[in-house]
Amino acid sequence: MPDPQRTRGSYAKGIAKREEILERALEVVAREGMRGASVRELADAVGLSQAGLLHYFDSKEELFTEILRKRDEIDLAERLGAGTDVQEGLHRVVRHNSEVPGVVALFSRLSVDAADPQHPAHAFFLERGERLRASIAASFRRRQEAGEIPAAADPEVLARIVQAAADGLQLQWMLDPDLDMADTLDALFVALTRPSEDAS
Amino acid sequence: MPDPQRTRGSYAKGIAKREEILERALEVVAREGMRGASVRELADAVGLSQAGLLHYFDSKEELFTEILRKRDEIDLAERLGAGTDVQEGLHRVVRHNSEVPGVVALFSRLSVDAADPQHPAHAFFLERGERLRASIAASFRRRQEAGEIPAAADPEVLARIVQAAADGLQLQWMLDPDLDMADTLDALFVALTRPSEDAS
DNA sequence: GTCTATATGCTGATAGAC
DNA sequence: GTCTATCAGCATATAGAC
Repeated sequence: MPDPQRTRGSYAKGIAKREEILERALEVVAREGMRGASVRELADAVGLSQAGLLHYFDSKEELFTEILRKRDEIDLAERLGAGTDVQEGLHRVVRHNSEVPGVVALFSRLSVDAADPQHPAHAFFLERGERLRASIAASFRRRQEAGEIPAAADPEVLARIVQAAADGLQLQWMLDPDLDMADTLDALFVALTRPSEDAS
Repeated sequence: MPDPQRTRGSYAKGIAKREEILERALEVVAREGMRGASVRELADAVGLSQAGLLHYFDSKEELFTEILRKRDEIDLAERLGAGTDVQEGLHRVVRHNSEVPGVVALFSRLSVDAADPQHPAHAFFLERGERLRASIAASFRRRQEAGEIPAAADPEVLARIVQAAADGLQLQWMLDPDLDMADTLDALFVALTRPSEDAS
């Protein structure tokens, strides 16, 4: 198991290969979904034997966790610039998600499994959730100061609700792909916004 | 496989037994969670052999689907009276859910699996969602007419959001049981409510 | 109607050759 | 670093005795 910290020596190539595997696996999952979510089928898809693939990851669960981590990395780079507004960024990510049902399925599936504190993805989901909510809450705090959101609302709680809605909409969407997740999430933001005061 | 419609003849006892199995299984799942979610362990828990249990259900998936149906039946009878306000009823159900983590885990797990149209729970989740949203939407419509909710909001969309938030909060709660799902859901209802006009 | 016993197929994981 | 070969475990499902 290569140590991600190491960058010298023979590990460098291993790390590069690992990243390559993850990118490839992410594409496969996005396209093919979770039908062949076994290590064996994923190994075939990325051009390795099952044992060859598991050489890079401790277990199946760790492999899938790392795939999701890679997904976040790409989302951050491609859909969430440093200067992007939170609502806009969220909209873009969710819009993109509706083009990769397999990734949504993997995320949802692992969300459930990771409830077990022993699961390799447990810490990942905890930290990811905190980061996401902190970002959303900060945005709400700014909008609150600008008077766009009622002062009585707790930005942390609103952030929780937005995250929950986003995750829950994925469950609904997997059941019924006609649902537009991005639009519905926008509607939530609108509903949380104080009606403008201009009487016309 | 007993036909649930039949009530005469030798089937009557079979149906009663089936209901008894479901109630017992629900209790087991609520208490022990999904650790022993195999048919074998569930069979042991309800005092049958694996084959004996599968005599009443076509498959494991159908069994779990029926457990959730039984759960809804009990929720409806015990926590959602005919005259109960939707928000209040939802609060009660969610509050109760936080005492049965295993049921929440089963529900979430099956929500994901049921995305597959072939899954026995697919229709169940579709119909359940529609029913739930219709009920929530009707409540919002009434509150809208009473002026408590902005007229511009679409009750159907708001209902979707509430359902999504409820489901998503379960995922967050399984990860971090300190979260109060019922209170957070209440906060959503409050946030969707138009600030009262009384200037003080 | 319920049991025991078993068939069959998959899974993730490992050992060891190269 | 990657492979082939193999393992033990567990799943669902069925056959047939009682």
